[in-house]
Amino acid sequence: MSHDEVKPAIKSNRLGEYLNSVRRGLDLSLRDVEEATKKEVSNAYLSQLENGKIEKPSPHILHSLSIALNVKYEDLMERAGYLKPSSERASDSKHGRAATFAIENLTVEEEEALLKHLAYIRWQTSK
Amino acid sequence: MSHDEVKPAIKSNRLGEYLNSVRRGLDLSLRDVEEATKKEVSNAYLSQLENGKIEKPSPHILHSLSIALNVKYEDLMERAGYLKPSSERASDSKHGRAATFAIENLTVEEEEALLKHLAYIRWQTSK
DNA sequence: CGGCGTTGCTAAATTGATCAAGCGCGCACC
DNA sequence: GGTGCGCGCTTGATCAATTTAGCAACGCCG
Repeated sequence: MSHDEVKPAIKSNRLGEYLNSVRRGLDLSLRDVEEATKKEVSNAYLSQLENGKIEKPSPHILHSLSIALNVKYEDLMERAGYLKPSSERASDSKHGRAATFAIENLTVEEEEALLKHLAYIRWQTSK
Repeated sequence: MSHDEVKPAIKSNRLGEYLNSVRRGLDLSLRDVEEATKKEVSNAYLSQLENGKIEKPSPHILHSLSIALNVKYEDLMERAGYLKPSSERASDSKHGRAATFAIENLTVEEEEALLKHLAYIRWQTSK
């Protein structure tokens, strides 16, 4: 059998529990936090958030909360599933996927050519 | 000098221009990118994104695009205004090539021009 | 007991992201 | 001149995020 985790109807919500525990730790009411975010997050929404009723809260919201609750923004982002636990940016450019390569992925000759062209562009625009 | 910047009605959208220039640089159509994301992002939506019609694209979308276009997820997040540019840029010294530095330090217009030129170079050498 | 403020919650309404479908254009080929 | 095709773009509908309004339970003090 594969690892079909039984997806609970309600989320595996680390985020909600976390928010709730922080808020209680600071001994604030839902409305207190709403105030603390200068109304950027409503108490009603925070309630839903803590109870895992929300799938993808917008980063904007998380940012407000991080300030109001004095926790790290990246921490919330991570718990919301938007960031990997501060992992490395794999220099995966290795596997030479034909279809896609960006400007960071150049052969020596290409790089030389581009640098020349860049010099040309800059010279031209500076005239 | 501390005039408040007049916020243009339309976005200060670096993200859109950036996505557009990268896509063109790779010489892909909107629909090509839609394919590349395995339909996770529609061509219609990508169009709106590039033209700055979207305020808060979901990180999920940005993630798909970052993979399809082979750019860094955090980069897109930052351009979308979700991350502070604070994230230290340290990692990019990976290539250990001096030239890469110069090339990774570009204005949007320069980048676009270079990507075009790169496409041209690659097309030419592949004949 | 009877009001009164507070708290957590939720139903309904609004707003915005996202997509499927389609439009008009330019370009090749007949 | 068609006509077919791929392109970027717009539009209309849909669905989830977020808010507004309100309810029910609690403590508290007269």
